[in-house]
Amino acid sequence: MNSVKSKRLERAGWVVGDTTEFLQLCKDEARFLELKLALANGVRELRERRGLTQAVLAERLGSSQSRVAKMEAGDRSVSLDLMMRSLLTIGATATEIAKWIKRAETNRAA
Amino acid sequence: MNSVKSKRLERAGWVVGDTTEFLQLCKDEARFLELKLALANGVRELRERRGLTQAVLAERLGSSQSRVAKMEAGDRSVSLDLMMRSLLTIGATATEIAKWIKRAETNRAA
DNA sequence: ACGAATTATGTCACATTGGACATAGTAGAA
DNA sequence: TTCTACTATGTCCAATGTGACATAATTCGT
Repeated sequence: MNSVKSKRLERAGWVVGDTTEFLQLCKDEARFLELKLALANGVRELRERRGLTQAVLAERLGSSQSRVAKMEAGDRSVSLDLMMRSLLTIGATATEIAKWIKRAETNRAA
Repeated sequence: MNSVKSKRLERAGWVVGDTTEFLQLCKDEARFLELKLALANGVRELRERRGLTQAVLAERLGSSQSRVAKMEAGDRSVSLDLMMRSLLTIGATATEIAKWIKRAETNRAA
């Protein structure tokens, strides 16, 4: 995220010379976003496979249809927490979740 | 979480008879907490294996030592997002993360 | 024992995420 | 087409998560 990166940069003695660390930050952030996207896809696919509408899943989650839509769209305003809760609510096994996470890694090779 | 459960209950026409659904909610929530705990342990183990202090990891995360401590303690105030970021920052592979998640499932059988 | 380094716990002001609601867009059937 | 069910997008503000800081508590070497 922008805020994270910039905060780190505007911190104490950040002169220069630390480009590698900066790049590392970007890389990690990119990996994180890919992971979120992968799980977002997981939610959508699993939900559809179960024949649930966004509204029904939202009900079961104690959430709202719009949140679910945003979640599946990979919207920034949705946390991993909610995604995980969704997957569990849908009935995903740990093994399935693990699969989606690994898929994030392979997509990386693009 | 309490708030989630109660919100669902105080919603529109919740008369009674829906105990199964209520139990399901508890079960999912329990699974979610176990997952968080498993990842918390993952962070600690990986961090120590890399010989990093909480303070150093916090620096790299753009966070603070206290947050890392709370994270590893499984504190409620720490999100999955931060845990995942931590794992990625430490250098965990998707496969490793997946392993921790599966471990959450096996611990369940206790 | 002492001191230094690391980790734990509590608090707070600020930022992000949450559900709810309105409403627009989209697909499919009659 | 029109109607219906579903999904997408945007905006509130209340709830939760955040880094920062202070300060205990712990560990470990000497």
